[in-house]
Amino acid sequence: MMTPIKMLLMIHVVVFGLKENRLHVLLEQQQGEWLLPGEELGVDEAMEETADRQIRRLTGVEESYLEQLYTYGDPQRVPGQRCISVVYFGMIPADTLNDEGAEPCHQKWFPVTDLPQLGYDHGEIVTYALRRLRYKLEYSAVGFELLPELFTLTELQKMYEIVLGEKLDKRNFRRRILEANIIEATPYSRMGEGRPARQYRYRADAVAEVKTRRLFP
Amino acid sequence: MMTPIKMLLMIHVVVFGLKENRLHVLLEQQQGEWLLPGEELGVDEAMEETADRQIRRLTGVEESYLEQLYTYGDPQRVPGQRCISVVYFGMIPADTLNDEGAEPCHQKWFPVTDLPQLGYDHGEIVTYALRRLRYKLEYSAVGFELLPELFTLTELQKMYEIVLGEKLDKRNFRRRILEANIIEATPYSRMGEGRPARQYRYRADAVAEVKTRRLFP
DNA sequence: CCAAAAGTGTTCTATGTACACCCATGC
DNA sequence: GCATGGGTGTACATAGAACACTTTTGG
Repeated sequence: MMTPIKMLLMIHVVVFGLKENRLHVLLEQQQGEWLLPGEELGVDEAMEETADRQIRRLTGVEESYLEQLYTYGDPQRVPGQRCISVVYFGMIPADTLNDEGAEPCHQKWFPVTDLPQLGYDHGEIVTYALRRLRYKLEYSAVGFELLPELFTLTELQKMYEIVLGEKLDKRNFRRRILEANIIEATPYSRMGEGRPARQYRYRADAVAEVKTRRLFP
Repeated sequence: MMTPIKMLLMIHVVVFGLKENRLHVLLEQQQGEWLLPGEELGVDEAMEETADRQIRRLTGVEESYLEQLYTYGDPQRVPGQRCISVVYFGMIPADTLNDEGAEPCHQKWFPVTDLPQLGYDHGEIVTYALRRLRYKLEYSAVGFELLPELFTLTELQKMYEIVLGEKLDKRNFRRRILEANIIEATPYSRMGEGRPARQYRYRADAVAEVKTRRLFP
């Protein structure tokens, strides 16, 4: 006789953040295994709420960027159980990212280039999330979610270089981002080692999607 | 006392096809309402299998293009029940599309420009699927899934015009698609009203994704 | 020989890319 | 006054857009 298989509906999150000039992902340790943060969907809760609550619990960040990534439901992905995971993809600003969350437990930020072995299919999920992040960065303005409210053009450029993994030309970068008209200068300017840098902020009213190039028109 | 709410996990499909020079979607009538085809996920079945089975059941098409679209799970979307829908997005070739499916019931192809009132949130789902189809058409080669194996360049161009809803320049279209090297000429040529047209087929080994244009580099 | 659809190149414009020097501040 | 990062413009190459006539068949 077969034991009835419980069908489990989980919400997981892949949260990205910048730290020490590298892109990091937040993981949680459970029974000795590193996993994406997640929990069962609340019966009366929207899926985004569950995801958002995870991020608040682990990072203390109240408002974070969040979008649905993919739903994983292969019958073999979790042994002995039918588990469907609706996975969300999040980003938090660099200045809100620190190793102790609101509820410090077995959580840790890992550089995406240096991940531990992940349980179940979570490694594959992170790989896909990373691909999506790079993709989106090229045709939308999600990147700003990784920066604090105010940033210099050099910081912005560095963020792009970190996530895309390639060097960009300073003059072309500045010209194009200013022409795109999605950021605005603020009167503040930040002192550092050399000449002070002007600070900018993202214009919330900016419509920042660009048409993709046609493969063939 | 509350009655326990059953959580229902459904697989739905949005299937697109070409007919009479218009883009159509397949719908099914249930209890007087037009809905996307769907059924409950089988306990031991991959989600794609369930989706694929729907398409076979309604169209008789054995191999169809299929990809995951989005997962809808708002607590209010289906009154009196918590229903999570993992929605797939499919396309079938024009020559396999006819109004009677393998199991002729209350199903019908509707032009996307002329849809009936849909139940639940299914109207919104179709709108999103359509947006995704147009988007994908511009940076990948999914469009070929809507055509029969052999097609003329004029048919190919017409398909693009139908889905994108805009006229394209014949010479530029031909040059670019031939340069992209994703289709190959066949010796066959089809007689019609005027001069015979060369037929082409999609090169299955073609890697047909293009980098998206950067919003800012 | 006429109707109907197939096929074919060139010019102009816009966009992307490569590249090197002066500027403002702190120490 | 020097070290450090901030800020700026131009010339060339590539890709996209606009555009009209000739060709092959059937009737």
